[in-house]
Amino acid sequence: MRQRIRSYATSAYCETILDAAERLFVESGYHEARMSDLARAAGVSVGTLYKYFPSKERVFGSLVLRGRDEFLASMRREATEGLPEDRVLGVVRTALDSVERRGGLFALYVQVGALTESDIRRAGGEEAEAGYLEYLDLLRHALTDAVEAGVVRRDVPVDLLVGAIAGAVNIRIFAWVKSERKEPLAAHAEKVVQVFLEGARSR
Amino acid sequence: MRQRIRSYATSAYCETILDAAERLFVESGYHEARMSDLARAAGVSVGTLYKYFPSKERVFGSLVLRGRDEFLASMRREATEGLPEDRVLGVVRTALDSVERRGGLFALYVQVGALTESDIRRAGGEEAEAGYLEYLDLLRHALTDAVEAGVVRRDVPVDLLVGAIAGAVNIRIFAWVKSERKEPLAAHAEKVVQVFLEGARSR
Amino acid sequence: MRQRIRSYATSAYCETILDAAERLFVESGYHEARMSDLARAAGVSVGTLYKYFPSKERVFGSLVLRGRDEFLASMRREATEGLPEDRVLGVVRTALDSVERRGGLFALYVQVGALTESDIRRAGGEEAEAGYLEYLDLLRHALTDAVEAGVVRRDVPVDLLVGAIAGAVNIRIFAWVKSERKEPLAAHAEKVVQVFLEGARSR
Amino acid sequence: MRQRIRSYATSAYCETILDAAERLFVESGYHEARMSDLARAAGVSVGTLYKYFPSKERVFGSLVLRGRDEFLASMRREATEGLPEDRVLGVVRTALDSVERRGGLFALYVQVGALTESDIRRAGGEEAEAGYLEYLDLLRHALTDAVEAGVVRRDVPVDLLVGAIAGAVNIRIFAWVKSERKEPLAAHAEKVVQVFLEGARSR
DNA sequence: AATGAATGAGAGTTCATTCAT
DNA sequence: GATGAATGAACTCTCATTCAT
Repeated sequence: MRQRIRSYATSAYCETILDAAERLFVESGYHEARMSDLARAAGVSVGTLYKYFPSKERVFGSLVLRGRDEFLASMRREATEGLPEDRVLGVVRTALDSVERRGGLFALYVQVGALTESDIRRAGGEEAEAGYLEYLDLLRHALTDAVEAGVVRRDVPVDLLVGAIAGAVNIRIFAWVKSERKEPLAAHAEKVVQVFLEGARSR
Repeated sequence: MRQRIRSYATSAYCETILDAAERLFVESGYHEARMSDLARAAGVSVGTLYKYFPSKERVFGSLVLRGRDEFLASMRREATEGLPEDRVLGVVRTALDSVERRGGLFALYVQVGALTESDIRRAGGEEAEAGYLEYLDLLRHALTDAVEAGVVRRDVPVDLLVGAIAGAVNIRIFAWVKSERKEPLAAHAEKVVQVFLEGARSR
Repeated sequence: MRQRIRSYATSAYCETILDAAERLFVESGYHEARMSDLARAAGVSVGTLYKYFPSKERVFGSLVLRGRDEFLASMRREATEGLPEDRVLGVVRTALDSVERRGGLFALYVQVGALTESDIRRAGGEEAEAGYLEYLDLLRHALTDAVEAGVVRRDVPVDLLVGAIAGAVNIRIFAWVKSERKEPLAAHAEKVVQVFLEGARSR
Repeated sequence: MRQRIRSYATSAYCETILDAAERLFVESGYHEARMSDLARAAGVSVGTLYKYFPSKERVFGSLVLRGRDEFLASMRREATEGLPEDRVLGVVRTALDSVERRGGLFALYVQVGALTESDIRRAGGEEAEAGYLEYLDLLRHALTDAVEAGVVRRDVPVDLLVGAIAGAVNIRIFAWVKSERKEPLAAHAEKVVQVFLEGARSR
């Protein structure tokens, strides 16, 4: 019972800190954000920060990990259930939906993906990259299934298709992040997939 | 300010420093790279660095600016010449080609685009963003022309199409950066545009 | 203050804490040892530590005081009882014996004696120094008595003699501490005093 | 020539810093002294400190090393030249003389010898200890030679004699350090050695 | 009375920037 | 004009101390 309260409190602190870190890192960036800022933002002391996370890097790493796990969990369901044709839409919708709900985490996510800064990569990069790659993999599976079901063209390498749809999704997210996350995001899923499937050419 | 940029450009020192900075920032990232590292990489003293650039931020900003200008110059030609249908392909091919030739600058570019770190944004973010927006604008123009010429569908907002093609291009570049810039990049232009125009659906 | 020391002494907690502190400080040194380490070593909580001692410094001070009092109590007897000639040997033997029994306290003792660190001096230095000076004083008395009894030479200032014997004792203790307190120590008393009295010159 | 100026300046800075560190560490102790204090005491900036020494520990280590080398160099001469009987006096006189001239370094020296604090030991402890052991070794050699020359008694283990004389010397130094290094020190050499050789017993 | 999580001042260290040479 | 040693503000992280439970 004691332990449960303890572990509950521990995880509550962790979540509070990570929530604040997510806001702060997205807002100011990893380097700009100081540990004292994070402490203030989380409503705790610097010492408490270090009670729950051994370093600034590890705060970042945990943040990325937490997001990745949530993100992938919902994605996996969509990528493996339902009709092949619907799966692509499912993954896209879920991706946009997750991003919209998790606020700016995806910005960090992409940040890490794009970055070369070795200290951040050490902290969360590999995790994030692994997550990103798994996401692409889920898309690839969904598309492969669709190819095999005969609803997606065979004459183009699947990876090119993966790139096309993932890229379109990315750009939506970028635009949404740029708009300060005010517009709806997940609502774009259908149209994005439609254009992807039908192409831009007039008919 | 313009004049200062010009006078920078005329200086061989400036170019040398920016060349070194491009390599270094791409390799180690903005924060990881120290001014003394940059001095050594450029073969000059720290003092000389500060003779030509007032701060680290401004080195970065100038770098982005230089890249942007080169990038947009070649893009503008493609977006306004030739048959409407070919222009999209022209822009995409030029984008991929520029990126391939400028090596990792695009990595920095995207870094800044994706980043929210206020100090870097101050340094080069606005310029880079402006450049990115102009690039999207060029794409939008090319697509609008194609719509008007009747070769691209009317029933979808142009911005969605812009997103689709820009996203597909981005993803190619990401993949190329991840592969450590060893694979050919510009060669993908045709297929990317083809999938964009024809769609993924089998027929 | 005296009263407080008394009340400290009556508390079993105090003794437990001081015992742990003695081990810990000797092992790791004053600065290296953390209050949380001390709490764990003593089997109490940090809060309890602060219930009995107002600060880390005062733990150290009390430690030194406790050792000093025990040390001097046995010494005083030897310095004032028995034949004058034997008293020097008595003091030396008691000193070595106390040190051997109290384990590493003397290491701390000397640490404080030798140290100039103002915070530690504040904590225990003056007490320890007073104790050390009283010890030298007891030696001086014993030697003065021996001079008056005609068994020790008159032609050398007593302080020089005090230094000679105290120094020889110190070195033995140092050597013993260096050997990790494994060799017998008190057993050296006779020989030390013999060389002191007879001198090194061959005859 | 450039290089010589450079190396001269470098060593001048080093010396200045070490001089200040010696004063400061002796005065306030290793832990109490802050790097910013040291910078101020040396008349340089904190950054400069770190240009010449990679860490606080290494400042301390270098300090100990510098003192040890000076100390031993003069000692070695005395221990190997002249008549056997005079060598002991030579070593003692040189030891006291070095200490008197080097100010409080010996206090640090002994501090390290007596201390158990692992971080300081790491920094300078082994060097200091090695130096101290070599000093004792020089004494042992001088005494062994004297024994063989027949001027010092055979019936007592040499180590006991080494301890007796080294202890007497130590105590003199302690007393001198306690007196804030105001009294003459080297002047005691003859009497210390005389008592050591002749013993305390009246005759 | 006892606990130990929370606190926050203060430590060592780094590095963008300056300026005497 | 070019240099790079010197600067010191600002960072991350530690740990003696406090106080709600």
